[in-house]
Amino acid sequence: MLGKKRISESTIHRLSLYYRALSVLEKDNYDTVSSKELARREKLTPAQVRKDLSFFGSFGTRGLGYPVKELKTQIAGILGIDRTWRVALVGIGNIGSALVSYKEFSRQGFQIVKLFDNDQRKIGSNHKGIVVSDIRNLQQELSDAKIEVVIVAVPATVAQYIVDDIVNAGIKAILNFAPVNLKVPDDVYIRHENMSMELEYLSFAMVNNHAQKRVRA
Amino acid sequence: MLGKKRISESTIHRLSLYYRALSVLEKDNYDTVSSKELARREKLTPAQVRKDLSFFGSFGTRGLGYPVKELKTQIAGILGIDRTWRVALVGIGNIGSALVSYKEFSRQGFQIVKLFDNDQRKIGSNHKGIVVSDIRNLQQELSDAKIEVVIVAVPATVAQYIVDDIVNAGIKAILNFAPVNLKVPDDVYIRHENMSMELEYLSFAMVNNHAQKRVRA
DNA sequence: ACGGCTATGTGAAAAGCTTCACAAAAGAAG
DNA sequence: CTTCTTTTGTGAAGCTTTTCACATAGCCGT
Repeated sequence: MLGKKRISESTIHRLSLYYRALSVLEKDNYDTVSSKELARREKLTPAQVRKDLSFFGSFGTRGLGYPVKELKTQIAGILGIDRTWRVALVGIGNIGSALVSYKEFSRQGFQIVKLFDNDQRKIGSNHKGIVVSDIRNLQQELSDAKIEVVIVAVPATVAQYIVDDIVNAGIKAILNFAPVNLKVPDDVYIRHENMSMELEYLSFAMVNNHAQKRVRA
Repeated sequence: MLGKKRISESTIHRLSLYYRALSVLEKDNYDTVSSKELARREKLTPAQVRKDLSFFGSFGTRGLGYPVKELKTQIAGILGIDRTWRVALVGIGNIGSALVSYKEFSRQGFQIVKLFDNDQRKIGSNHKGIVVSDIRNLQQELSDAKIEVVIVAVPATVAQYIVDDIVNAGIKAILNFAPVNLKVPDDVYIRHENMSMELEYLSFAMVNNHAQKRVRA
């Protein structure tokens, strides 16, 4: 709580869950919520909730719980979603097109304001009010549009080239949907969204008969 | 390696990464690969790779490395993707439409063979050769079509109702894209795909100035 | 105003996961 | 056939994360 402390990735991911739960609680007019209730809603333990929050401060009141509205604001501040981020999306294929309209992003302050593709049939077309730019102008337009985050939704085979360009344009945060690992310099944050992974986990769980708790060699 | 052992979620997720890397290596005609090279390709440590694989057997040859083709086959068996799974998709909105055409799923054996929606304008329409069914027939059609896995891509507000129906139809594996936690019985596997989470992680990393290593209270 | 009750915040213990480090195995070279 | 080199497989150590458990704080009812 005081001084400096390393925060784990899991804790940050759980903050996203708390934020989501608090949004629902706020809409349902709850004033306060206990760690127990928050835990129940996101399938965690009360101790985990309290420990996570304690890394960032003392937001609760003993005997009462946490103030819903205020805690939500605090978490938004911690996650950096108490502001808007200017986002570009590269690759207007299946996934890319879906993401342009994905309301969850804008709801959290991630505003997609630029689109890029290399397909002449797509360049110039309009998606949700945004005209698709030619990927050849990527670097120039990213910097002109003051983009802070780029989402990559291109085929795996070209993803590394695109990412190199993005990095050269000075972008420091990338979300990659291509199913491939990508190299970026140490000062660039990159995160991967691998949609097959969870299906594979389900498959593993099913094959390793009912429980996923044990496995035979 | 011998007997029974709990396998962590992280290990299973890394198996997905190894499988992906091995697919590339196979295509590039590599016969063998070392833990060092596999680790380099997926940004892990060699020890991690060896330990993960050792939970399931001894697949390598000392001094040489792992046989690419055979290891890939072994991992496919462990993950249960050495077969096809019959998958249904509920909710043909932005995300749902994208997933119908998402090739990575079919490549891993997840065949989407049924589509459902509640919108009269979508029911009866054809997506990649599959006619969208009325969600009111969900239970009957899931069982008639021998579906094993259901992907949920409906609005958060109705996701729990849909999932209840799916569970009642006897389905034991669910992949949920709705940004909400869902209750299922203990014998049903459910996994969540939360696409905002990684963006929020990026945001956190950026706000907590360059390093994400330290945070002030 | 005070006692009871509830739920936080947090050190400490426990559990879980990753890295280390090395013996052992196997191909390669001469 | 023997030595050298390489890289696996794996206990043990080290580190991280989660859970426990309880003192403490603060609301609520009387």
